[in-house]
Amino acid sequence: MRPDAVRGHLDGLILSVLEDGPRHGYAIIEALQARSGGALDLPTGTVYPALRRLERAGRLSGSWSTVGGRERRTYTLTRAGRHALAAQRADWSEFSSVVEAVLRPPRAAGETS
Amino acid sequence: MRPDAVRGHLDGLILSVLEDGPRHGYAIIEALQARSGGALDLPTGTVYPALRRLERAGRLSGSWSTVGGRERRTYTLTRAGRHALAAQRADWSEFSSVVEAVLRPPRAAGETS
DNA sequence: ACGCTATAAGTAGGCTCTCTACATGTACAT
DNA sequence: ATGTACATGTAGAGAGCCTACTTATAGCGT
Repeated sequence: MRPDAVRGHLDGLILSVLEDGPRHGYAIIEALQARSGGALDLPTGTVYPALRRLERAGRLSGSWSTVGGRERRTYTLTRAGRHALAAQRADWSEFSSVVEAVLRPPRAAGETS
Repeated sequence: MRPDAVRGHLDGLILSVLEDGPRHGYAIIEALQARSGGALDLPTGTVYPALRRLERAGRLSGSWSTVGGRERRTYTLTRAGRHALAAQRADWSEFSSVVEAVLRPPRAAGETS
């Protein structure tokens, strides 16, 4: 998959992963890989800034903890985040059907559906 | 639909419209509206630069003509454009299934498929 | 002891693309 | 004369993703 394709949809993907329960950044990246069958391998330089952005926007709340000697920032969906996720799903639904409709190859003359 | 959502997919949409045959910019915008049921209403400031970009990239070839006293630049899919369109369709297919897989709400415990 | 890998978080700078807003001009209807 | 549809374009701004790099701990192999 070409790297930039996720643009504009990343927020929804992250929020969706966090719907399962709180996770820290590194675990979110792994969850995205797992759910996508390995197709989504996002660099930390993409995900971490996105998490901070989502936190600033009030869709996530984050808190530090130390596990096994390592610092973690664990993110939890806020109520606003849940609403944003629902909106993202609706957006995706409309967007994908629009792209599908435009991208679908035109039927050749005489071709039946 | 939120305005920016098309990002990264516009090229495919334009190429797809031109698969029907050559069109000029204004007609491309109208065709995108028509195929999307009105959902895609792209500003000229988005489409015209994209057409020039696609032409520079060799996916389209453009030529001027005058119709009814108005200047038109008519774009035609090149062979490379056709290949790019096929690639965009494949990309979309993978991308949408990945987003679908990640975005799909998790099943509640005990819920059957 | 040393190096490598996995885990964990982050920043800086660049780049591409879309959007808003504006500019230009013809044809035609009111 | 004014407005709307047709037709093309540019300038500048902004968002967001990417590459590359930095920092740090834990644990394994040699």
